[in-house]
Amino acid sequence: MSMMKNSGDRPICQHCHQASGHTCVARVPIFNHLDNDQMDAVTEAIRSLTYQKGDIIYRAGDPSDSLYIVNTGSVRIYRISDSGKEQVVRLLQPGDFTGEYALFSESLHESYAEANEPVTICTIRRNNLQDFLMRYPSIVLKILKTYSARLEQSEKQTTSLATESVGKRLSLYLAELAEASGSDTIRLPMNKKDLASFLGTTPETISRRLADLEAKGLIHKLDPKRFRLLDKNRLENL
Amino acid sequence: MSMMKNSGDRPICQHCHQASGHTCVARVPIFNHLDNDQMDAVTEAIRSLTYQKGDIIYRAGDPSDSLYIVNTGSVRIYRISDSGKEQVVRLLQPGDFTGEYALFSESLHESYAEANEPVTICTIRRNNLQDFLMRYPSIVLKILKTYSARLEQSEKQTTSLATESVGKRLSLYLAELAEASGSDTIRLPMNKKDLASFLGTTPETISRRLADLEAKGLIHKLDPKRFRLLDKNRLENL
DNA sequence: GTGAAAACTTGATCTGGGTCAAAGAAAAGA
DNA sequence: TCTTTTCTTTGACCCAGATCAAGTTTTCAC
Repeated sequence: MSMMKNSGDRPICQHCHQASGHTCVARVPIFNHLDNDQMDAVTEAIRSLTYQKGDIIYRAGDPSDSLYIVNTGSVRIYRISDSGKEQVVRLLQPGDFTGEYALFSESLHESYAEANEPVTICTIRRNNLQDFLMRYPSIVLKILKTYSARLEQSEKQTTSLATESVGKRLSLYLAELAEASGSDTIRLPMNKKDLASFLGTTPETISRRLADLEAKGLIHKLDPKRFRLLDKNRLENL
Repeated sequence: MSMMKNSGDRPICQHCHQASGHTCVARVPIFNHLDNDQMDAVTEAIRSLTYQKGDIIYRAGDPSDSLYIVNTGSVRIYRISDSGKEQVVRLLQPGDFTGEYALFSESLHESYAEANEPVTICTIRRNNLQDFLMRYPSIVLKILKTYSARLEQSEKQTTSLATESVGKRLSLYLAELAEASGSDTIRLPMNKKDLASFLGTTPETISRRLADLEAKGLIHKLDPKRFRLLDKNRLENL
């Protein structure tokens, strides 16, 4: 399998398999440190899928036997609480993966994964993944690292919900977006409804708090989704 | 090293090392499936420590190079939010472990660990642990399992904070305690202040909601810490 | 394009639960 | 034991933010 197969002549992934599979493998932190032969081996085991905006990739209660790696686009992971309300727990960007819980525990998905826009996803089955874990132990440490970072992130989110005001949570979120994109002009990666759900509030309150921040001269709204951060320092230490 | 070393003649761990180390190893899910020789090897690498109530085991910003396994007693893990408020993120019971984040990422602790009562803890150093991971690959799968369960738990907690009322969170917590103890008479493992922090509320509100539940005939207060659940079904589906 | 539906904003109102205060109960020293 | 300190409970009050409603803008299908 050549690495250069799809250069120029066709868009990535119409009914792609190995070609975009390899870009996927090269992109994710848990595999991208492997050498070429090893990556090829992993690529063999990968199946590539595409989804349209709104498609459900898996839902709570589904049995799971695959790891899902986002290649292009973004995927919204959400849960339904005991009282039936939906909450967005994270947004997967290219290179992020999910499905691990069920992968190691042989249990069922507890959350929903939905295409937030058109996405291409690489999947790898449990058996194959476990083979690779045995063959290339360095992958294990990568996965453990990613896991602990995710856990860290999740606990931080919990603490933020438990102790900070909506304004503070929003400000920190905006600052993080800027951090991640390396620019002071940011684009909200979700609509206000989903962002509200992620931050544990309502779309109305998001609108109001953004208006407050703009009134204070901390941000400038370019359009409903794009903002320029005018004073990141003051924003973070609100 | 005999497994029966300290039967009867002395309390576990005065200045114990291997003896209580072994009980520790035998107790935690990540090691307890090893055979005797392997457990002995792990036990060799373990150092046992005791702390008094209120002692800090580690604090945010400390470098970390050990895994901490609770042998007896309980340990409160908490974080300080950006705005300086403290939040209890979990309570470690015998068999639980912590310290993993820094273990795999070579970074610093982001949370605080404090003895909630007198505790004995077994520690194992990064290098030793990584040796065992290579020698006994079954440990890796156990750790991954534990991790994903913890992540699951943490995301559930996040969703609960984001979408449920205090009353509901409290009810679910009580039901979980009963579940875990296998009895309808439960004992709160923390004082109200810490429980409030864990559930993202205040001690006053905890008192009030418990009073509400009692008024509705769902629980009966035995003393400030102990309750009998009278109608678990109605409690969970409040 | 044009129309319909979805998303967003702003206003008015209401309430869960936080805050402050003070009394009562347990726990810990001494 | 008694005393001091720490927890817990209850009351009064208040506010951040939810909810409801109505208008506005954006998006998307045709």
